[in-house]
Amino acid sequence: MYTRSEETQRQIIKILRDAGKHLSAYDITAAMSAGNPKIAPTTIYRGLAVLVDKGLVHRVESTNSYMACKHEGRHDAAILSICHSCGEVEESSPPGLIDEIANAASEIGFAPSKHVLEVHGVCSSCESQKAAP
Amino acid sequence: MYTRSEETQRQIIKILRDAGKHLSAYDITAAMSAGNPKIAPTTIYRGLAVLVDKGLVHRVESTNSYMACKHEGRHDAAILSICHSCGEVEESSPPGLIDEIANAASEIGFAPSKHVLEVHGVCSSCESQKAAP
DNA sequence: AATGTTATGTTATAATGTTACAAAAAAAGG
DNA sequence: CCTTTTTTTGTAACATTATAACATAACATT
Repeated sequence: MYTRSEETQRQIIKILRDAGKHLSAYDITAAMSAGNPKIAPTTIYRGLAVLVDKGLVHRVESTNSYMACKHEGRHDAAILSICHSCGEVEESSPPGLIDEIANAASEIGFAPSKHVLEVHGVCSSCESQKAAP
Repeated sequence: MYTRSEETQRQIIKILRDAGKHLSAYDITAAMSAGNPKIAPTTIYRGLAVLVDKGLVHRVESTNSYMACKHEGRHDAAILSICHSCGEVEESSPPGLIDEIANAASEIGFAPSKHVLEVHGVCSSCESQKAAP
Protein backbone atom coordinates (compact mmCIF):
# COMPACT_ATOMS: atom_id res chain seq x y z
CA MET A 1 0.00 0.00 0.00
CA TYR A 2 1.68 3.17 -1.08
CA THR A 3 -0.24 6.38 -1.33
CA ARG A 4 -1.98 7.96 1.62
CA SER A 5 -5.33 7.60 -0.06
CA GLU A 6 -4.80 3.90 -0.64
CA GLU A 7 -3.91 3.53 2.99
CA THR A 8 -7.10 5.36 3.93
CA GLN A 9 -9.11 3.07 1.70
CA ARG A 10 -7.50 0.00 3.19
CA GLN A 11 -8.37 1.19 6.68
CA ILE A 12 -11.96 1.95 5.71
CA ILE A 13 -12.39 -1.56 4.34
CA LYS A 14 -10.86 -3.04 7.46
CA ILE A 15 -13.13 -1.04 9.76
CA LEU A 16 -16.20 -2.08 7.78
CA ARG A 17 -15.16 -5.75 7.72
CA ASP A 18 -14.36 -5.80 11.41
CA ALA A 19 -17.66 -4.14 12.25
CA GLY A 20 -19.56 -6.70 10.17
CA LYS A 21 -22.39 -4.30 9.67
CA HIS A 22 -23.28 -1.06 7.95
CA LEU A 23 -21.65 2.07 9.33
CA SER A 24 -22.18 5.75 8.67
CA ALA A 25 -19.33 7.80 7.25
CA TYR A 26 -19.04 9.45 10.65
CA ASP A 27 -18.88 6.08 12.41
CA ILE A 28 -15.94 5.28 10.17
CA THR A 29 -14.41 8.68 10.84
CA ALA A 30 -14.65 8.02 14.57
CA ALA A 31 -13.04 4.60 14.21
CA MET A 32 -10.22 6.07 12.16
CA SER A 33 -9.65 8.77 14.74
CA ALA A 34 -8.10 6.18 17.04
CA GLY A 35 -4.99 6.07 14.85
CA ASN A 36 -5.33 9.46 13.25
CA PRO A 37 -7.05 12.03 15.46
CA LYS A 38 -7.15 14.66 12.75
CA ILE A 39 -8.90 12.65 10.05
CA ALA A 40 -11.78 14.59 8.54
CA PRO A 41 -15.09 13.39 7.07
CA THR A 42 -14.06 14.66 3.65
CA THR A 43 -11.18 12.19 3.58
CA ILE A 44 -13.51 9.34 4.49
CA TYR A 45 -16.07 10.38 1.89
CA ARG A 46 -13.38 10.50 -0.76
CA GLY A 47 -12.15 7.06 0.20
CA LEU A 48 -15.68 5.69 0.24
CA ALA A 49 -16.36 7.13 -3.20
CA VAL A 50 -13.41 5.25 -4.66
CA LEU A 51 -14.34 2.04 -2.87
CA VAL A 52 -17.98 2.23 -3.94
CA ASP A 53 -16.79 2.88 -7.46
CA LYS A 54 -14.61 -0.22 -7.35
CA GLY A 55 -17.49 -2.25 -5.95
CA LEU A 56 -15.64 -3.07 -2.75
CA VAL A 57 -18.11 -1.13 -0.65
CA HIS A 58 -21.87 -0.75 -1.05
CA ARG A 59 -23.71 2.34 -0.06
CA VAL A 60 -26.97 1.51 1.71
CA GLU A 61 -29.26 4.21 0.40
CA SER A 62 -32.08 3.79 2.85
CA THR A 63 -29.82 4.21 5.86
CA ASN A 64 -27.19 6.60 4.49
CA SER A 65 -24.52 4.13 5.43
CA TYR A 66 -21.85 1.89 3.99
CA MET A 67 -20.86 -1.78 4.14
CA ALA A 68 -18.02 -3.94 2.88
CA CYS A 69 -18.99 -6.03 -0.13
CA LYS A 70 -18.79 -9.68 0.79
CA HIS A 71 -18.41 -11.02 -2.73
CA GLU A 72 -15.14 -9.62 -3.89
CA GLY A 73 -14.87 -9.69 -7.62
CA ARG A 74 -18.57 -10.37 -8.08
CA HIS A 75 -20.09 -6.93 -7.73
CA ASP A 76 -23.59 -7.84 -8.78
CA ALA A 77 -25.51 -7.80 -5.51
CA ALA A 78 -29.15 -7.36 -6.35
CA ILE A 79 -30.72 -7.20 -2.92
CA LEU A 80 -29.36 -5.80 0.31
CA SER A 81 -31.21 -7.22 3.30
CA ILE A 82 -30.71 -5.02 6.32
CA CYS A 83 -31.27 -6.47 9.79
CA HIS A 84 -32.82 -3.99 12.20
CA SER A 85 -31.58 -5.98 15.14
CA CYS A 86 -27.87 -6.56 14.50
CA GLY A 87 -27.24 -4.19 11.59
CA GLU A 88 -25.82 -6.89 9.40
CA VAL A 89 -26.50 -6.53 5.69
CA GLU A 90 -26.77 -9.64 3.57
CA GLU A 91 -26.30 -9.56 -0.14
CA SER A 92 -28.20 -11.85 -2.43
CA SER A 93 -28.58 -12.07 -6.17
CA PRO A 94 -31.63 -14.05 -7.24
CA PRO A 95 -31.14 -14.82 -10.92
CA GLY A 96 -33.38 -12.88 -13.22
CA LEU A 97 -34.70 -10.43 -10.67
CA ILE A 98 -32.69 -7.50 -11.94
CA ASP A 99 -33.83 -8.24 -15.46
CA GLU A 100 -37.41 -8.31 -14.29
CA ILE A 101 -37.03 -4.94 -12.64
CA ALA A 102 -35.36 -3.51 -15.72
CA ASN A 103 -38.17 -4.91 -17.87
CA ALA A 104 -40.81 -3.46 -15.60
CA ALA A 105 -39.15 -0.07 -15.89
CA SER A 106 -38.87 -0.39 -19.66
CA GLU A 107 -42.55 -1.17 -19.89
CA ILE A 108 -43.37 2.34 -18.70
CA GLY A 109 -40.80 3.74 -21.15
CA PHE A 110 -38.14 4.28 -18.55
CA ALA A 111 -34.46 3.76 -19.39
CA PRO A 112 -32.86 2.52 -16.18
CA SER A 113 -29.23 3.16 -15.33
CA LYS A 114 -29.06 2.07 -11.71
CA HIS A 115 -31.28 0.26 -9.26
CA VAL A 116 -31.65 0.34 -5.50
CA LEU A 117 -33.22 -2.72 -3.90
CA GLU A 118 -33.10 -2.87 -0.15
CA VAL A 119 -35.16 -4.98 2.19
CA HIS A 120 -35.56 -4.14 5.87
CA GLY A 121 -36.35 -6.80 8.42
CA VAL A 122 -34.75 -9.27 10.81
CA CYS A 123 -32.07 -11.79 9.88
CA SER A 124 -32.32 -15.48 10.67
CA SER A 125 -29.90 -15.50 13.58
CA CYS A 126 -31.58 -12.55 15.31
CA GLU A 127 -34.95 -14.14 14.68
CA SER A 128 -33.93 -17.43 16.31
CA GLN A 129 -32.43 -15.58 19.26
CA LYS A 130 -35.71 -13.81 19.77
CA ALA A 131 -37.62 -17.08 19.61
CA ALA A 132 -35.39 -18.96 22.08
CA PRO A 133 -33.46 -16.56 24.30
CA MET B 1 -59.85 21.35 6.52
CA TYR B 2 -59.91 22.14 10.17
CA THR B 3 -56.84 21.76 12.32
CA ARG B 4 -53.59 23.56 11.63
CA SER B 5 -51.82 20.28 11.01
CA GLU B 6 -54.39 19.19 8.47
CA GLU B 7 -53.95 22.52 6.74
CA THR B 8 -50.19 21.98 6.70
CA GLN B 9 -50.66 18.52 5.24
CA ARG B 10 -52.99 19.84 2.58
CA GLN B 11 -50.43 22.44 1.58
CA ILE B 12 -47.61 19.90 1.47
CA ILE B 13 -49.62 17.69 -0.87
CA LYS B 14 -50.48 20.66 -3.05
CA ILE B 15 -46.85 21.76 -3.30
CA LEU B 16 -45.76 18.24 -4.21
CA ARG B 17 -48.51 17.86 -6.80
CA ASP B 18 -47.85 21.25 -8.35
CA ALA B 19 -44.14 20.51 -8.53
CA GLY B 20 -44.79 17.20 -10.23
CA LYS B 21 -41.51 15.84 -8.99
CA HIS B 22 -39.73 14.78 -5.84
CA LEU B 23 -38.81 17.55 -3.41
CA SER B 24 -36.71 17.62 -0.29
CA ALA B 25 -38.31 18.53 3.00
CA TYR B 26 -36.42 21.81 2.83
CA ASP B 27 -37.67 22.51 -0.69
CA ILE B 28 -41.17 22.12 0.70
CA THR B 29 -40.31 24.34 3.65
CA ALA B 30 -39.10 27.02 1.27
CA ALA B 31 -42.28 26.77 -0.80
CA MET B 32 -44.42 27.05 2.30
CA SER B 33 -42.49 30.09 3.47
CA ALA B 34 -44.21 32.14 0.78
CA GLY B 35 -47.45 32.07 2.76
CA ASN B 36 -45.98 31.42 6.17
CA PRO B 37 -42.51 32.88 6.64
CA LYS B 38 -42.05 31.30 10.06
CA ILE B 39 -42.73 27.69 9.07
CA ALA B 40 -40.06 25.40 10.44
CA PRO B 41 -38.69 22.11 9.08
CA THR B 42 -40.09 20.25 12.09
CA THR B 43 -43.58 21.17 11.04
CA ILE B 44 -42.94 19.90 7.54
CA TYR B 45 -41.42 16.66 8.79
CA ARG B 46 -44.40 16.05 11.03
CA GLY B 47 -46.77 16.64 8.16
CA LEU B 48 -44.73 14.40 5.89
CA ALA B 49 -44.71 11.63 8.48
CA VAL B 50 -48.50 11.61 8.62
CA LEU B 51 -48.82 11.73 4.85
CA VAL B 52 -46.29 8.95 4.33
CA ASP B 53 -48.13 6.93 6.93
CA LYS B 54 -51.40 7.43 5.09
CA GLY B 55 -49.73 6.48 1.81
CA LEU B 56 -50.44 9.86 0.23
CA VAL B 57 -46.77 10.67 -0.02
CA HIS B 58 -43.81 8.40 -0.76
CA ARG B 59 -40.39 8.99 0.65
CA VAL B 60 -37.71 8.44 -2.00
CA GLU B 61 -34.95 6.84 0.04
CA SER B 62 -32.14 7.18 -2.45
CA THR B 63 -32.60 10.92 -2.77
CA ASN B 64 -33.85 11.85 0.70
CA SER B 65 -36.90 13.40 -0.84
CA TYR B 66 -40.66 13.12 -1.07
CA MET B 67 -43.31 12.87 -3.76
CA ALA B 68 -47.08 12.87 -3.95
CA CYS B 69 -48.53 9.40 -4.51
CA LYS B 70 -50.29 9.33 -7.84
CA HIS B 71 -52.57 6.40 -7.08
CA GLU B 72 -54.75 7.62 -4.30
CA GLY B 73 -56.29 4.77 -2.45
CA ARG B 74 -53.98 2.22 -4.01
CA HIS B 75 -50.87 2.53 -1.92
CA ASP B 76 -49.03 -0.44 -3.28
CA ALA B 77 -46.39 1.12 -5.47
CA ALA B 78 -43.63 -1.41 -5.89
CA ILE B 79 -41.12 0.49 -7.99
CA LEU B 80 -40.29 4.16 -7.99
CA SER B 81 -38.58 5.18 -11.23
CA ILE B 82 -36.74 8.45 -10.78
CA CYS B 83 -35.87 10.54 -13.84
CA HIS B 84 -32.51 12.26 -13.55
CA SER B 85 -33.50 14.76 -16.16
CA CYS B 86 -36.88 16.12 -15.04
CA GLY B 87 -37.10 14.74 -11.51
CA GLU B 88 -40.42 13.06 -12.11
CA VAL B 89 -40.99 9.84 -10.25
CA GLU B 90 -43.20 7.21 -11.81
CA GLU B 91 -44.80 4.49 -9.75
CA SER B 92 -45.39 1.04 -11.12
CA SER B 93 -46.54 -2.20 -9.57
CA PRO B 94 -45.62 -5.24 -11.63
CA PRO B 95 -47.71 -8.10 -10.29
CA GLY B 96 -45.75 -10.65 -8.33
CA LEU B 97 -42.53 -8.70 -8.09
CA ILE B 98 -42.90 -7.86 -4.43
CA ASP B 99 -43.63 -11.50 -3.68
CA GLU B 100 -40.53 -12.53 -5.55
CA ILE B 101 -38.42 -10.14 -3.55
CA ALA B 102 -39.98 -11.34 -0.32
CA ASN B 103 -39.32 -14.93 -1.36
CA ALA B 104 -35.72 -14.16 -2.23
CA ALA B 105 -35.25 -12.63 1.20
CA SER B 106 -36.92 -15.58 2.89
CA GLU B 107 -34.58 -17.95 1.10
CA ILE B 108 -31.67 -16.53 3.01
CA GLY B 109 -33.65 -16.74 6.23
CA PHE B 110 -34.54 -13.08 6.30
CA ALA B 111 -37.93 -11.91 7.60
CA PRO B 112 -38.74 -8.78 5.59
CA SER B 113 -40.88 -5.98 6.95
CA LYS B 114 -40.36 -3.26 4.35
CA HIS B 115 -38.79 -2.97 0.94
CA VAL B 116 -37.20 -0.14 -0.98
CA LEU B 117 -37.12 -0.50 -4.75
CA GLU B 118 -35.99 2.52 -6.68
CA VAL B 119 -34.73 2.74 -10.23
CA HIS B 120 -32.70 5.67 -11.50
CA GLY B 121 -32.63 6.59 -15.15
CA VAL B 122 -34.35 8.73 -17.76
CA CYS B 123 -38.08 8.82 -18.39
CA SER B 124 -39.63 8.36 -21.83
CA SER B 125 -40.47 11.99 -22.45
CA CYS B 126 -37.00 13.22 -21.53
CA GLU B 127 -35.49 10.48 -23.64
CA SER B 128 -37.48 11.48 -26.72
CA GLN B 129 -36.63 15.14 -26.17
CA LYS B 130 -32.99 14.22 -26.17
CA ALA B 131 -33.38 12.19 -29.36
CA ALA B 132 -35.22 14.88 -31.33
CA PRO B 133 -34.58 18.36 -29.96
C1' DA C 1 15.41 23.67 -9.61
C1' DA C 2 11.06 25.77 -11.97
C1' DT C 3 6.72 24.60 -13.60
C1' DG C 4 2.40 22.44 -14.05
C1' DT C 5 -0.68 18.81 -12.53
C1' DT C 6 -2.91 15.83 -9.47
C1' DA C 7 -3.71 14.15 -4.83
C1' DT C 8 -4.49 15.24 -0.15
C1' DG C 9 -5.52 17.92 4.01
C1' DT C 10 -8.17 21.38 6.36
C1' DT C 11 -11.77 24.38 7.42
C1' DA C 12 -15.99 25.94 6.95
C1' DT C 13 -20.53 25.40 5.62
C1' DA C 14 -24.65 23.35 3.41
C1' DA C 15 -28.32 19.95 3.56
C1' DT C 16 -31.05 16.75 6.08
C1' DG C 17 -33.29 15.29 10.23
C1' DT C 18 -34.43 15.04 15.40
C1' DT C 19 -34.95 16.40 20.31
C1' DA C 20 -36.68 18.97 23.93
C1' DC C 21 -39.57 21.84 25.78
C1' DA C 22 -42.92 25.80 25.79
C1' DA C 23 -47.40 27.39 24.27
C1' DA C 24 -51.85 26.59 22.56
C1' DA C 25 -55.78 23.92 21.76
C1' DA C 26 -58.91 20.32 22.60
C1' DA C 27 -61.13 16.90 25.58
C1' DA C 28 -62.90 15.28 29.94
C1' DG C 29 -64.96 15.81 34.33
C1' DG C 30 -67.25 18.27 37.58
C1' DC D 1 -69.37 26.99 31.91
C1' DC D 2 -64.93 26.46 34.41
C1' DT D 3 -61.03 23.78 35.76
C1' DT D 4 -57.94 20.07 35.00
C1' DT D 5 -55.72 16.91 32.05
C1' DT D 6 -54.13 15.38 27.73
C1' DT D 7 -52.83 16.08 23.14
C1' DT D 8 -51.33 18.89 19.52
C1' DT D 9 -48.56 22.53 17.69
C1' DG D 10 -44.77 25.93 17.59
C1' DT D 11 -40.11 27.12 18.31
C1' DA D 12 -35.34 26.82 19.03
C1' DA D 13 -31.56 24.31 19.50
C1' DC D 14 -29.02 20.61 18.12
C1' DA D 15 -27.43 16.22 15.74
C1' DT D 16 -26.24 13.90 11.57
C1' DT D 17 -24.90 13.55 6.81
C1' DA D 18 -22.47 15.54 2.97
C1' DT D 19 -19.98 18.91 0.10
C1' DA D 20 -17.44 23.20 -1.26
C1' DA D 21 -13.57 25.95 -1.27
C1' DC D 22 -9.20 26.56 -0.91
C1' DA D 23 -4.46 25.58 0.81
C1' DT D 24 -0.68 22.46 0.83
C1' DA D 25 1.95 18.56 -0.51
C1' DA D 26 3.54 15.16 -3.75
C1' DC D 27 4.96 14.06 -8.05
C1' DA D 28 6.20 14.33 -12.99
C1' DT D 29 8.23 16.85 -16.83
C1' DT D 30 11.23 19.75 -18.54
